[in-house]
Amino acid sequence: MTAALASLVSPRKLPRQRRAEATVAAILEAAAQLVAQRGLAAFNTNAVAERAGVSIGSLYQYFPGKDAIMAALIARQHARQVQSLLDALDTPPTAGLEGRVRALVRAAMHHHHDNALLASAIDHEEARLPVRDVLDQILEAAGPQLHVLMEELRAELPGLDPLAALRTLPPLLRAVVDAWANLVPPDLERAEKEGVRAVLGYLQAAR
Amino acid sequence: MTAALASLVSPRKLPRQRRAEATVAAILEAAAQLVAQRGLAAFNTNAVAERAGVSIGSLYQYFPGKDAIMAALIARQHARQVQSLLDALDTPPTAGLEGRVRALVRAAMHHHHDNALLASAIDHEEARLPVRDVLDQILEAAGPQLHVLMEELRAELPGLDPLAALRTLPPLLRAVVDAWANLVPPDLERAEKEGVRAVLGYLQAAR
DNA sequence: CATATAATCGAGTAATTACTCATATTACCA
DNA sequence: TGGTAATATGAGTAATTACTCGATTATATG
Repeated sequence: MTAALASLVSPRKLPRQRRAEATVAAILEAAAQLVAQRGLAAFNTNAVAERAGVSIGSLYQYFPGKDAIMAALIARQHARQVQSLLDALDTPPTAGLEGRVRALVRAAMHHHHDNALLASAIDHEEARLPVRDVLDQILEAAGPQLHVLMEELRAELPGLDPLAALRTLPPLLRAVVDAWANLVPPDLERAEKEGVRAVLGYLQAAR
Repeated sequence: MTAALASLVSPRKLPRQRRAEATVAAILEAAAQLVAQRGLAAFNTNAVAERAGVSIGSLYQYFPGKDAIMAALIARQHARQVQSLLDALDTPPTAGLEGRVRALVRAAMHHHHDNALLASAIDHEEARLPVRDVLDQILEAAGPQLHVLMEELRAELPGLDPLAALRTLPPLLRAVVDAWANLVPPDLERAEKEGVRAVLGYLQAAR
């Protein structure tokens, strides 16, 4: 069962030459762009291959099926999201907690415009595909880096569980930014204000 | 353009007899179940008609296309979500703010199990379909009821904008519950704890 | 009861889509 | 340089899907 699921999702063949790696990368990038720009419904293997500038046959050399492309895309985006969160928090300590949180929220808003559709698609597909182990690994890998960061903030944030925060904050922040930035017209000022309120409120919540 | 979009989404014909209303309701319920149980990919018009126990022809009597079904579903779920939020907050005042928030989080978790896939699908489709006006109407309609509620809490929550909270909190809460309840195995205790922390933190955030 | 209107039915169609496979091209190495 | 393994190609296919339309059945009304 697990093996059957894994075979849906694990690569069919590993790229052994440079151009093969480029092909795989192009496929993932094309998939990301399609979903981000035109939604899940536009995500089909023929369109991905065409946008990647690669034949449909090459696509199936490296991915056993459509779901495997989505699974790889999910892993890629999660790793990027966690990293950008850590980067944003890694501002000069002089900025203080609120300054850091504001940087975090701004980073989320910056990403939002290009990636809102992609992020929501990933949310949906995660529930269906056997990718949770991979995502947990990504989360745990960020543990040490996060811990150093949290040391600096420990005084201001007693009783905060850093790993729990790392699981809670990215979806939380994305949801809030989404709620305000997806309006027509988008209310970006409000999005920032509400994002800061939500994140700071969570971090500083009295126990 | 707006008219073209509206025609994708507004009903083709209004039901004038009881059985026609039942047909429309069955179609929406079937669509909701399909998405909730098997994801967006399983949402196709033939499957919806079959599960609704209705012919494909009848489906197209009332909906001009697949997107119109999704749009109607989005409106239905939003109205329900806002109402359940208001209901959950409408606990005896003796419960205090934290008690009310806990009731709110529990309600969200209860809904989560059946509706996580549906909710994330709606998130994604909202961005593509012209439904924002309808959703804003739903939000505004809840204004008065919410205001009464907020009167009672005003002392505890100075400087909170109730309408902003109504836009921010549902997605925020859903995201946090999602993040913890979608694990295998789900960590429901943690989901509740994190949900309460996030909502209470947002509400009580120092300005 | 008769007639009109509303509702339902479902086989059929044109278009789309996931995926295969036989063939051709490119890179590597003895 | 020749051989071979890796990579790329894309026309083709079986399956799925959104939607139409002509015919049938149910309901309301006078």
